[in-house]
Amino acid sequence: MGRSPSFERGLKKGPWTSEEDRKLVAYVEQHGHGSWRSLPIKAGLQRCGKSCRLRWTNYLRPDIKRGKFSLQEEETIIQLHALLGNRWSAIATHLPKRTDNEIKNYWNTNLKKRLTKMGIDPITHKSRTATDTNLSHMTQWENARLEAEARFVRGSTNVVSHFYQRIHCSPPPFMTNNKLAMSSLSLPCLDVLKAWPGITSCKLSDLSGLETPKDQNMPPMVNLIENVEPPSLYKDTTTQDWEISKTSLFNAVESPQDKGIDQNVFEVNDMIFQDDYLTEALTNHLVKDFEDGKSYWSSILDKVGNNSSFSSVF
DNA sequence: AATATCTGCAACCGCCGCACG
DNA sequence: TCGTGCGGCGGTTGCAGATAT
Repeated sequence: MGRSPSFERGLKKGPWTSEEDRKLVAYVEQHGHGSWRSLPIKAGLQRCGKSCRLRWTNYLRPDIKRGKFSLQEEETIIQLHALLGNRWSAIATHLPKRTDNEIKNYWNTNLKKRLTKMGIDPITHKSRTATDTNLSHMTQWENARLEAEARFVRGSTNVVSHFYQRIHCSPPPFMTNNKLAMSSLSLPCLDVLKAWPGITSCKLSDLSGLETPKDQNMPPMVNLIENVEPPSLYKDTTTQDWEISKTSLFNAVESPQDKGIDQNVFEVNDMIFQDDYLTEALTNHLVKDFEDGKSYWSSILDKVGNNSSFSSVF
């Protein structure tokens, strides 16, 4: 037999009175909340523990900031929502003194409508005006990046294969290789991906003269799988960041077949943690033309090699 | 001024994962 | 391994105040 619903036990529901608030605050300040289930009786409240916890965490807690959201907070919410979806508690951890409930309400009553008015789908964060069902490679890349980021944040340990299968409806080629499959199961947080913002910030316009394998906006992918010899990744003992060397990168590019990588496939696996949250993604994409890809990467490195965020990696 | 509609948000509900016996 | 209790989370509701007609 289950627990009795609160109304069957004579517990009060609905808006809290100032007297109830005072009792709850006084009790928690003196004793801490302890077990929420037993708190109402000890505090002299005719409420269920769950109601007390909610009232405290969303309203009475002293470290809560109330009032209008700043522009910066709005931007943060939108960016994090694109990254994390409706994971309000996760989003709230990046907005000091704001509760998940408050952020959720603000999203539902303000930001969602505003994005819709701007022609942006509040769920996918994509423009509704993009009528072309064959999205540009750039959009595909960005979507893939966001999806992978979100999935990684959710704690998936097998991001590569899951994501790849969603895109291509088949396992990634390297997953057929036992050694590589094993290594991909425990991908670290790779710092490799600094390369991508380096490119995007400088620079898609600067790269306009480059020839790409398939599309001007689609950088080819490079396989940066752990355990490839020579090691393409190492951990900086000072910063504890994962790094990749330029030499290793080109070794992987020059002779992928020696490393168990399908010659016709470039992959990029990039992730970076910054300011406590994932700002870059693990991304996989198939690029058929290996030779074009190699020359393209060379061109990119020449162009953006001095860019700070890019050169810090290579 | 009266009524209808909209908006914001506190609070509730149901579900889930984890800990524990 | 299973059942139970608890805390936490996201979706939804309902009410009060604001605004429109």
